[in-house]
Amino acid sequence: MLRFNEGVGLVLKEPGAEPRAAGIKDVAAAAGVSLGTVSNVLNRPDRVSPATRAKVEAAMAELRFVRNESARQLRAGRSRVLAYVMLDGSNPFFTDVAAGMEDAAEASDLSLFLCNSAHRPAREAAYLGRLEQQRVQGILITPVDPDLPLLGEIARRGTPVVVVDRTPGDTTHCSVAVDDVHGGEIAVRHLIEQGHERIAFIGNHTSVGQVRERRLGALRALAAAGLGPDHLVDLTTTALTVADGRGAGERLAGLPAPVRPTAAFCANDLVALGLLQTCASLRMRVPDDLAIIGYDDIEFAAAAAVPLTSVRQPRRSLGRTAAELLLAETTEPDHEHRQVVFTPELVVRASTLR
Amino acid sequence: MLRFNEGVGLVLKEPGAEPRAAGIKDVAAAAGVSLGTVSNVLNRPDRVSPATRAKVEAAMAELRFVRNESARQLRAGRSRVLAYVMLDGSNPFFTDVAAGMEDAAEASDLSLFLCNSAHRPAREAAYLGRLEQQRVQGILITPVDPDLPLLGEIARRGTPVVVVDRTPGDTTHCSVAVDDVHGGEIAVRHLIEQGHERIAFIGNHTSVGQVRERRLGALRALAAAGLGPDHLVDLTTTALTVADGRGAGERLAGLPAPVRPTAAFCANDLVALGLLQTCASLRMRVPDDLAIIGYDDIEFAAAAAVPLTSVRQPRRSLGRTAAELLLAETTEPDHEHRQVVFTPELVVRASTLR
DNA sequence: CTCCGGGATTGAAAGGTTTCACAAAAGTGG
DNA sequence: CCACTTTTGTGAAACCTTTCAATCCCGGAG
Repeated sequence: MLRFNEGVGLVLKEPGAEPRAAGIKDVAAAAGVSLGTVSNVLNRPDRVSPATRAKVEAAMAELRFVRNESARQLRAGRSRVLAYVMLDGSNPFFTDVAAGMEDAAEASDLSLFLCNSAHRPAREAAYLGRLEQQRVQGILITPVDPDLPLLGEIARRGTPVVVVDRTPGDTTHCSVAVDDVHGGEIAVRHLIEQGHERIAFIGNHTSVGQVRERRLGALRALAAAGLGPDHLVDLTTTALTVADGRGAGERLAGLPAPVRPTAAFCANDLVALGLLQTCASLRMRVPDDLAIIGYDDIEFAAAAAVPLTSVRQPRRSLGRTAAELLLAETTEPDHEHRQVVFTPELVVRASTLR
Repeated sequence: MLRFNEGVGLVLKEPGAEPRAAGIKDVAAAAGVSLGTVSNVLNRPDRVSPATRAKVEAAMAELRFVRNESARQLRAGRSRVLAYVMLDGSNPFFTDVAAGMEDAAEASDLSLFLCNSAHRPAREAAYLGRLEQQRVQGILITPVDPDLPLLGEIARRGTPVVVVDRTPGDTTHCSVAVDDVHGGEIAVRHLIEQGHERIAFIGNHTSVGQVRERRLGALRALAAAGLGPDHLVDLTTTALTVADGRGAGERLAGLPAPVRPTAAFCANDLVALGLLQTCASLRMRVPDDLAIIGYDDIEFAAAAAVPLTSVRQPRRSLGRTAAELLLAETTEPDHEHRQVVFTPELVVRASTLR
């Protein structure tokens, strides 16, 4: 036994070019047991006597054995990894969502791989293709276009898909989202409570559904206070970047005093930060001359020169729940697709408190 | 032939529960060709006549064939994916680095999977283990501890490793990093040129190597201007967060006027933003009462109330180069490990210009 | 002493793809 | 119409692991 063991060890150590990585077979030979036994050590250690197990483990260490996941997966039919295809890897919102997913994945002893589509449909499609070929256990995605038919196809072919932070048109998948109407409502209600009656809405509500909903919530809050839709002053932007916020700020500052809003509800914290920047350079005081409220509560909202009031989405829970839905789908025998909607909350800071 | 073809098609379409995903074998049967031919269509389309190729492609579409990457990889020995184990997924610096890697990966038709160790050694080790088992083509990593011996082992076992934004002690891997001494030097030289002679250094240089180097560069710049090390006022922090910056700002404001620095060099943009926040709340004018310079030039540096002068690291190039080194290692027959060092550049904005 | 039960171990088959040596068909030139 | 080259297609082996029915061995019951 021992002789055999050492012999193989020597063979692998021979000076002539490293032959190839050791497999389960080499381990079996080195330990003087059968192939199946090694596999048992790996997968059902309790079925193996302590003595042999020790022998096998020693051989594995000696040969620097690394399990081959491809072969494993080929046999098992599915892998131990989840993937999140995120819309924008450089947006802290999505990385926080991903962190929540990681928590859930770790709890189930799975890996989470992150892919960044960077708003590009082609890259998104490429990643989806690869993930399906990898036979990942499931795909989490915040799609560029929420009605992507490809998602339905993938789900139909057997890879569960969960849509994150978007509400898909059809009900082929589970999804998690946040109630944007409610978010808009609490934001503007807060401004009204602070005594504001002319409120700017800054964002691209004509093109993005979620922004439209936030604006809808704003209108509802106004209505609830007996204020008509004319109390909402639209400053429409093309996107939701800091630069858009700066631009909107200049337009706002240019309005004549009687028309100029005393508060601004921004569709996004980035826009709010841009607005804040304009205020600083134009010597407008926040919140005295203009109260500002953002949306998302990104980390830098609290770090702004004037800490920003914002609407916080439960990002981490969003991610965790999405991953849990995905796991449920692979586990439950008769799975019903669920659409989970989270409720955002208001975080009040200096930018709206006078 | 045709009969056979149709027969198999029917079997797969039977109403009884979806049996299993179609494989290359099913496609072959459906198209009435051999297994090897289907494989040729997939891998060497030019070796196959247009007519048969069309037949096979039709069959693939019909059966919704999805290539099984595990099997492929098992045979091929290695996969078509790179992975980046990043230190902190919520730090924009690393996501930008990752974007650079994606560019390189895409150019070589590979996928990049992102893993987030979130500063946790255990999670880092778990990911590394999984990646090695997956036989990824190579691993890019910004390790929690740059001297991680595990990395050497992995490289020795055959998976190339490139260390990103850290200089590893040994030379078992390629690495890419940025010249922090130079970064500190240009930052402080700029402040001196603006007429400052008492400069605060804010950061945790006692514990983090990179910060130590930035401070060293600062001292060199002072020396070059004939100013002794006493012109650098250390305000040591525990970490490099916004809160640390706020705290340092309060300490700085508390200094008596003759000792108080007129400029601050922050080890980090986050710290600089925190400092800026304190200045805003204490009504200290930037840059008139205090000039501020940060480090990293994160997106929010330009978006701050007073746009922040900062030292920009070529993040995207850093990532791209790292990925290219990795690919070179898998390609070149006799690979020499290279240590690439990038040079940072100064981005001047309002926070230092009076 | 035999037989039985049960834990430990074995060996072969299966999983889907790629590769490669080989066979068949088609095309070329004499 | 033959010999020969080129193009196209074939089928078996290999990649590494897991699973499972079958075998082995041992102690205890009869």
